[in-house]
Amino acid sequence: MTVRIEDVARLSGVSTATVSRALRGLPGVGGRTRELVLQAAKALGYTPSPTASSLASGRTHSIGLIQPDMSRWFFSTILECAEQTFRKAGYDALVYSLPDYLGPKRQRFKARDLVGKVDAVLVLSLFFDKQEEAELRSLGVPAVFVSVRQKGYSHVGIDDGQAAAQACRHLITLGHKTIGHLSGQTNDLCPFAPSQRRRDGWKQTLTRFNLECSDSLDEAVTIMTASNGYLATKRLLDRRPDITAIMASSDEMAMGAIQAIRERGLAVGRDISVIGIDGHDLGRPFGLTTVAQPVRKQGVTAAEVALKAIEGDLALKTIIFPTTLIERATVGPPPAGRIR
Amino acid sequence: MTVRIEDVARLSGVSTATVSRALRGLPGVGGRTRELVLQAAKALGYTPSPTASSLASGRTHSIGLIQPDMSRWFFSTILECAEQTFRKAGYDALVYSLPDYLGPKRQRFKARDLVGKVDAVLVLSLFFDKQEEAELRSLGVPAVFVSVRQKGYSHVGIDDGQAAAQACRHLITLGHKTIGHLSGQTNDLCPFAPSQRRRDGWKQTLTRFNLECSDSLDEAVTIMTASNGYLATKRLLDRRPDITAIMASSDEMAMGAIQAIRERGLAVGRDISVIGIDGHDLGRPFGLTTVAQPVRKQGVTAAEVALKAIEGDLALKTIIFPTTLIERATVGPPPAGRIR
DNA sequence: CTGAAAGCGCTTACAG
DNA sequence: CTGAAAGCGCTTACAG
Repeated sequence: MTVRIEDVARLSGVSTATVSRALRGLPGVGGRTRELVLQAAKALGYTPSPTASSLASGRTHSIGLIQPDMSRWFFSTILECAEQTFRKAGYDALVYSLPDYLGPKRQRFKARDLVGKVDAVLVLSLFFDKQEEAELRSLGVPAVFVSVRQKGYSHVGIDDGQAAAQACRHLITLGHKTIGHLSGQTNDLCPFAPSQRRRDGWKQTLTRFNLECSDSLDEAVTIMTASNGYLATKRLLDRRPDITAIMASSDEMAMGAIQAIRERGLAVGRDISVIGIDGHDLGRPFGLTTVAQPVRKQGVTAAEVALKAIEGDLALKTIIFPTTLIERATVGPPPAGRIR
Repeated sequence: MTVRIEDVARLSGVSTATVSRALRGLPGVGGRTRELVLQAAKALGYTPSPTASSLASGRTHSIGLIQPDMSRWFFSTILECAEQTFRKAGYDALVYSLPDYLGPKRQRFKARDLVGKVDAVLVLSLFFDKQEEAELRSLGVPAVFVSVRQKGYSHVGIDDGQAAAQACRHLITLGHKTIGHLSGQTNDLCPFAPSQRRRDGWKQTLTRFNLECSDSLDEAVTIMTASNGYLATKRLLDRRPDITAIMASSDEMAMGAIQAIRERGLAVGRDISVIGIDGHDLGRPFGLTTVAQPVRKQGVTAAEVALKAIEGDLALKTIIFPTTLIERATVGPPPAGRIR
């Protein structure tokens, strides 16, 4: 019932080998022969069985996209762009989530689920420990890491420390002296996470400007969601009512901070300034000042690096994109009465 | 180099047929034999080749997830939940986007890209025309539609008309009489889209209460993003400065509306109320009043329906989830001076 | 430029 | 309960 390569071969009067070569545009097929085959295939509505072709060739034409949780904006945006890039190149995108809903602990990556199913892998925002890295290696396909650096692999991302510094400098330039920080919690599975680097950026910048950066100004959460940012901000404001600005490690946390500040009857951008990092799509309606990273570009680029690796270009690449300060309404000078 | 079923057979001293049966837990294998096989497989670290097993069995153990654009919150949340549900059942999720960035026109669905790759398909928020439906049918696998109803297929969603009515009634109860609407544009590919039904809900409810629902109160956009909501609201306010409330067809549009209203120096929830539909994660920090739909449940349920269909339960199901009014800060009574 | 044939690594009637 | 063997539908040296 379904048409096979043999049917095409019969109709065009050649062997299946020739059909295979002709259809894939391989060299060494006569012009006239190719024509014939193409016509026959079209007439029969032939589509090669991807699974048979995978078994025979050892290539799956699909890519694994591994990430913590694709429902969050940053991940889904990267995935979207990567998927489109892969599809244009004839590859399918197989998504694989390792959720961390409950906090820093997440499920371990098991290569077993992906072995023999993908030609390459993209890993987003996940640091792999020794064991997971061994699993990854056992897949035997190239991998590129996005957001998190992993030794021995290509990497696409931003300079998280710089991004944080950029955010802090903006606040400092406006006159802020007591700057709180909402950070992502360090966790054992991911000691070099972006959140960690962003915290370092905050600390180093405040230190450089001789400003306070004690632990009491830093409030850490497990995952960097708006609701965690909200709760963290309430704690932070209870502890340090003297802060005039908050630098959130992500835009979503910044949005939660805004909610908490407003609930106290304070005006965001006047009583307390808030700056985020990421460049979230919804930052604009929020009026959120932020340091934006080029998310879509990272998705496309990471996919391109993976594609090149599949084609044999295994050279390790590190591609760091610049970030951009976007000034909107949530940051202003500190309120006159509260400058020390 | 990679271990095959034959290696396991040899080590355990049985045939490959027995290994295959034992490993898959099929009946008709001796207890002791099964033991032996399991041990051998474990000792060798055997993982069956998914592509070989697919070719032989005709089942791929993966599901196609077709949607417009997975970077948007609603889609990515559904995908996330569906993927997790599928993975637990031993299925991979193959995502397939048909972007509509530029407006209502999108790429047509081509079955060719998916044929032989999936055991079932989930379609989100996409209406398939005759031609696409034929393509889908040619895939020869069960499909379930989420958000959009498609004749002849199982469907998981909400009652969009009711959701809109619920939102309108809330505004009317508070005393609003001139209620604008931000709607998603009807497009030829998708005449029965949720946005269309939501608009109908708005119209019918206002009519029932003898309130104005002329076209000048309705502002349609191509895709329902925050920035389109922002622009639409500006046009709406220019044309109808007398409105006291806006019902947006999606939360993202509502967020854009809030931005536009604030830019005019008006207070959201006092001068102009705004209500959305969806229950977006970021509605809370926005203080957005909305009619929420259970997004995660829909994702899980749709996946379960697909899984059952794969197992032979082809009965058509229609599962409609209730929506819930969530009162927050963007809706209040109309300003006293402006009630007619 | 083209074909015959082996091989990819499983699963599944069919026999016993 | 178990095995021999065909078959799934391609691709790829190898010969010519």
